[in-house]
Amino acid sequence: MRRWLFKSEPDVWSWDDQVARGDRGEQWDGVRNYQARNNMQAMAKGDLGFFYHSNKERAIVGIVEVIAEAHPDSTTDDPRWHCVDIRAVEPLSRPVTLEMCKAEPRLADMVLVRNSRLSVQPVAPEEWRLVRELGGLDPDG
DNA sequence: GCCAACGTTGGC
DNA sequence: GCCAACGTTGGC
Repeated sequence: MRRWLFKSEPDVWSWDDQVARGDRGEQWDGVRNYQARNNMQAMAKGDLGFFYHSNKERAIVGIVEVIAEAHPDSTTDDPRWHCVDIRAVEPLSRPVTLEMCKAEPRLADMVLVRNSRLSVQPVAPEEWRLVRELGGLDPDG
């Protein structure tokens, strides 16, 4: 199983919006960037991800699960763009801010730290454990 | 609100 | 195919 990070502007689509969708989940549409799309195409059902609020908040706030693999993005007729469906699994006990990630030497190579503009990114297993721990969850849970 | 980083577009 | 111009993202 692989781990990912999904970035969203909370004004547009927030963790609360995601939670409100329940287990039906929601398609992660609107991605118009090849790298982000390629990451989604590499996802398998059951993969997990972090849900990150960009802009004002700048923090990882929850855990999501991929419930449908890449399929055409219904918000465009352009066949290049695909999206996956995700559902909210659980919130972090406390948000893990970008500032905390930058301050943690073991997260120095995290894509979130290195490339702030990529909206769908891979997360390494050690990074996953550490962020969970910083967020007050069982790192292996 | 500013601007750096990055991606895309289009002229040549 | 190169690169300048432009647009967008997102941290600060």
